[in-house]
Amino acid sequence: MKTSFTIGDLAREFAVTPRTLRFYEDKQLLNPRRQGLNRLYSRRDPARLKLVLMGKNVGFSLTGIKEMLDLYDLKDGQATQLKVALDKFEGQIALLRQQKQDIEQAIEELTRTTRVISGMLHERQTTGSAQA
Amino acid sequence: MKTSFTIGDLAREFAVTPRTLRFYEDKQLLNPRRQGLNRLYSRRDPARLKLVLMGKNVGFSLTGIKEMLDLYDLKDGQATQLKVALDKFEGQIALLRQQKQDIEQAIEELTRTTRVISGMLHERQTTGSAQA
DNA sequence: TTGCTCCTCACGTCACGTGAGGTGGC
DNA sequence: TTGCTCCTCACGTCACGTGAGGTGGC
Repeated sequence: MKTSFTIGDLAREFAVTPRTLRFYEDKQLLNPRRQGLNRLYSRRDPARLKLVLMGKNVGFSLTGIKEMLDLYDLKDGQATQLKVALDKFEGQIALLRQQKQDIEQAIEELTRTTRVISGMLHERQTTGSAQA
Repeated sequence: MKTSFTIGDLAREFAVTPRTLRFYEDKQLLNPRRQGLNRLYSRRDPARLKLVLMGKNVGFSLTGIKEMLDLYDLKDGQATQLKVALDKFEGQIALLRQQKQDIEQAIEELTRTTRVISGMLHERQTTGSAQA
């Protein structure tokens, strides 16, 4: 069982680029040990990375993710931190619902427009007016 | 009837900042005349701006919007350009549908998670274990 | 003189991508 | 020697936001 990973290992496993892992380190989301200049990731790091990527998937910013991870590192399973997280999650749900509505509107508008354009194209064909 | 607008006029009317209008000019989406240093927008500009903002609302990049506007400026109502636009719109619809699915998944995950957290909080209350 | 609107740089934001130039060990 | 992986700058991208410092006309 592996207990230590290179940046390449980790990148491949999570389908991200090494640059991404270096960037997350710069943002203090990860912080691997060093072996000379090279980074050495331990068992904790994939776990953290997984949380980061899950957070991104549900639309959190890296800053927001860091805040939550720091809360979890601080004290584990405390009621206050659970409430903070709950609030953040509910806020994010509201935000995503709004985004979903915006997208639905955009789809409707685009669909209407494509219908209009198709109509114009067909009219041209049948009337056969300008044929440059 | 107004035939000429300052940057402030136009910004207010479309609820954007002057900076946005200057930025669009830099990107060649608008190009107002000058009166000394000051910009002077004519009747055509609000029309263009409206198209730009509509494009943004349906998720196009400024570059994509510019391409389409340039097509419309080139020759008006040509069948080829209508087909190009139609393709872009349909592509954008597909893209938006994907984004919508992603958001729906994110909402589901977050909802599941909030349920779990709520559960944890209630358990704590009823068992009344750690009360620091 | 004060206040408003306008102007031009030019750096900052967010999440990385993308070279440039160089190193270590098989 | 070639090839692979690793490294550190540091600039580029996208759509503006945000000062800094200055101007013109009521």
